[in-house]
Formats: sequence, structure tokens, C-alpha cells
Amino acid sequence: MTEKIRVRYAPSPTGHLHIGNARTAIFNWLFARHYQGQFVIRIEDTDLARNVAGGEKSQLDNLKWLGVDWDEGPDKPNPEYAPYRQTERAKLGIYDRYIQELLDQGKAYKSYKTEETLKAEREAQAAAHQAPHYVYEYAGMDADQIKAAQVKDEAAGLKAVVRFRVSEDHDYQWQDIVKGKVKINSKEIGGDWVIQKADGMPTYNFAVVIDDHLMEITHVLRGDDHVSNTPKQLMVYDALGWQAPKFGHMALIIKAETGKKLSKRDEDTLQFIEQYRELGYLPEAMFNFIGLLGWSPVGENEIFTREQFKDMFDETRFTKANAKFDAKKLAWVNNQWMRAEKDRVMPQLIAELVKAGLISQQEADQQADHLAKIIEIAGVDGIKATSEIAPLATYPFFKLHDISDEDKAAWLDTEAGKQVTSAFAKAAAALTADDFTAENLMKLIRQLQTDLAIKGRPLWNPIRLITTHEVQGPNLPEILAVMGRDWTLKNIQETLV
RNA sequence: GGCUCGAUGGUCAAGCGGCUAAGACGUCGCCCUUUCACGGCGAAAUCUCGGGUUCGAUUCCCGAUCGAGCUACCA
Repeated sequence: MTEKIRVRYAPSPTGHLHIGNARTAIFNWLFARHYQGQFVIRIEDTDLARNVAGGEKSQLDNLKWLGVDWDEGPDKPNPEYAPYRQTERAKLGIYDRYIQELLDQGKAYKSYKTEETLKAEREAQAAAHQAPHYVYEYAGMDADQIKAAQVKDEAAGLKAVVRFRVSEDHDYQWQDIVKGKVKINSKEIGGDWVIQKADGMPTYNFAVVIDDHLMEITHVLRGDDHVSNTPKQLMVYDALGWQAPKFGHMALIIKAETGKKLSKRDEDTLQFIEQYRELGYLPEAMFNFIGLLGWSPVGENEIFTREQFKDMFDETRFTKANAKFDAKKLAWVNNQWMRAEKDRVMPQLIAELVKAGLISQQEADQQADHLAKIIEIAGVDGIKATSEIAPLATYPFFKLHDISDEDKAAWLDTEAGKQVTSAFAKAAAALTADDFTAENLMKLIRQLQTDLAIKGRPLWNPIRLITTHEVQGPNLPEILAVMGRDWTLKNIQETLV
């Protein structure tokens, strides 16, 4: 590819960054970075009613968190292309200018049909088993008659929208970067469509074309759900005499349970980047997982850094079929990353202990090393997200369970149990605080094994029970060494009384 | 309903006319081990179905089936 690549991610500020949006952003970013092109962010906020306060900020924050940066955007304007919010562009009259041009050329016209009329038309079409389509309201009229009708509607106080005059029968086709050749006839568009709404705002399908052209976007990589918008956009490019960018429509990410497109309204699937962020997923892991959805590299590895993705990117390797979102694999990917980035993750893990109320912030700050050891042996290697550490570390490190009657009967009240616990209590007390190491404790228990001729669970469980109140858990000598002599002896004493 | 697109194990997927059809997640088993987790080893499991084309189809073509997307003054 020799031309300069300019791609964009164009979110609507209607809420948090969704997994599907994130994927679009990530692949566009990859596309730009791989070919040393430029990545632009544009805010498509023409639907005033759906914009939510903070939506734009949240989108951008989460993008940054993922490690996706941009060369131009609302916060980073290039004067040649700014502004980057469609509402601001609309105020500048950017869209009006081209709407007027189309109006002047007769390629678009003012339409005064009311919502009620349109609704009734569609219902009638549905009843007649016809595809819903817009019926041209000025059929058979000459220019003067049209003018007269419009003047009359205007006088009646009706608000006009501007509709694009769609050709009767024209094939719109393009070579899609992921799907190959796609062809859609103008008959399937559903009739003349609105390019300017009654409130004066351009519609998405129109504004996108104007902006992509003006911003010199060369490639548009977006979701499959935009395929049917493409012919509409193509006809605007044609009407204005512009060259369309190359399009690529990526297969969608669908819900594992239903096989349907992930919908922002589903509350049972975690599908916002924000949610994973709060659970303690690593941005690298999210990027890694998403980068492998609907796209695959050449080799056999599964764990990659952003840099590696950037180097490997190849727009010919997109999958054509939809991909189900597999939360288990995401968890595995995150686990891989957590282990690779343990130093960086440790403060987050400690913060989780504070959050869970197990320790105070002050303790967290003062005992970072000690807490790190606890976390390490509590089982970081097995967790999928940082938020999972608190339940793992609570017992026995910060609280003790009550010993159950069954455990007591099975391990402590037996003859062997009594022997083991009293011998261990004595031997442990004989160790100084400095000698209270995992190594020495292991040696001590091995000695007990020899002396008492008891081994396996009958040996270990009683000791585990009187010190930690558990019959299973991480390596016992390590627990005791980390928690220390005082803690151990105190537990033994309280338990044996 | 119409249009567009898609179809390899439960999931993500490699494959691009000839292979014992990669790999990963998950599942199961074994090993390690006082237990849990981690780790190691191994196993089960896939080309939707018909027709063609071809010496030969998972791969190319057609049809069926199934699935998804779209069908707004939302993006």
C-alpha cells in the first residue's frame, strides 16, 4: 500500500465504550499504525436526543486505557480538518452547503410528509406484504407543481426534511476489504431517504460521507451492520462527484447464548470495556482478546502485545463469519497477562484488599511487601481478574473460619490428631521468630512425620487446622512463615484451648 | 417477507484442489503434591446437506438448509 492511509473511529457519544466499538477502534488503529497512517477520532453526535452527558469523555478515556491513541480528534484538532464533532460542523454550515448543492441540482428535494402519513404508508405496505418503502410524493408533477405543493405545505406550517432522490434501478457495488465484492441495487434502499432532518441536522448516512471526504479518509473499517448503509453513502459520493474510500465490513461479535448481535441493552453480558476495567482486567489483555476476535495472525501464539499486533496486522486476514464472545477465553488471556505483569498488577491487588475492607489504606501502604507475599501464596496464578484476590486471601490471612464439627472430629479429636497437634505446638514454639521460615517449618513437619510415623493428610490436616482453621489451601509452611510466629502460636493456643 | 452476507470440534480458529484437517479456550484423564491452585503430559471432539467441475474436493460452482445483519427524521 503506497497511498497515505487515513482511517477513523467515529463513535456516537451515547454511552460507554462497547466491546464491539472497541474492536472497530482497535482494528482501525492497527490499520493506521501498521501502515504509518493516521488515525482520527470523530464524534457523531447528530442525534441530539440520544447524546448522553459524559459519553464522549467515557469513550475517549476507555480508548486511552486500551492503549489506543489518535493523531486527530476533538481534543487534538488539526486546523485543516477541524472541528471533529458533527454538531460543531453542522453549526459551521458544512453540511448545509452540500445539501443545498444537491437541492440545486435536483438530486435532493424537500419533503413534507408527516410522521403519521409515513407510518400509515408503511402499515399499508406491510398489510400488502410489500417491503416498506418511501413513496415519492411528487410523482407525475412538473417543477412548478412541485414548487406550488411545497409552498402550500410550508404555509401550512409543516416542517420539511430533505430527501435524496434515489435512482430507480442502479447497482451499487464495491470491493469490500473483508467480504469481497458486494452488490446492492438501489431498489433495495427503501426509497428516497432523509439526508437532513427536520431539526436541521444531517442524518448519519449523509454526514458520514461529507466528513469522510473532507477529512480525506481513505479506508472505512466498520461493523457488518453497516453493509446496507454503504449503497446510500455511495450514491452521495456519486452525486457530489467524489471518490469513495475503500470499505471493509467486519463480521460482528455476537452473544454466546443467543447468537445475536451484542446489544447495549442486554444487561446479562458484560460488554462494556468499563466493566472489565472495574473487575480488574488488564488493558493489554482486553486488547489482546479483542484483537483476536474475527481476525487471526499467521502463527500459533495467542498472547500478543499491541506492538506485535501492529506489526502483524494484515487486512486480508479478517474472518468472514460472526464470532461468539467467549468470556472464558478472555479470562484466560487476562490471567496470562496478569502473570506476565505481576509487578505492575501487585498494587492493584493490594488495592483490592483495601476495597474489600480487609485492611486499611494505611496498612496497605506500610506493609506492601508483606501483603505481596500473602497475595503471592494465596494464589495469584489462578485468578482471572484482580477483583478475585480478596475472596482468596480473606481466609486464613485476614480472618479465620470456625472449625467445623466434622473437621474437628475427623482430624483433631483422634489419637493421631492429638499427637500431631501437641507435638507441632511444642516444636513451633521452640523456633525463634527469625527461624520461623518456610524451610524450617517444612523440616520440622518432616521430623514429626518420622517421629510419629504419621504421614499424609493425617499429619498435615491437624496442623493446618489448628493454625489456619482450614483443611486445604496454599502451601502450609509458606503461609505460616509469612504470617509469622506470633500469629501461628496465637492461633494454636486459641484453638487448642 | 425482501435484500446482503456467512457456515471447519462446545467456543475462537488455521487451511486457500491431494495433509494422519494446525493451534488456543473449555471439557475429561493422568502426573506433580499434605490439600487447592499453578504447572507438565495425554485424550475425546470438526469440515451442514445435496448435486456438479475434477484423476481427486473441507477447499471451486450451483441449490437446499441453517445462522446473522439490515429493512428509521438511530448511529
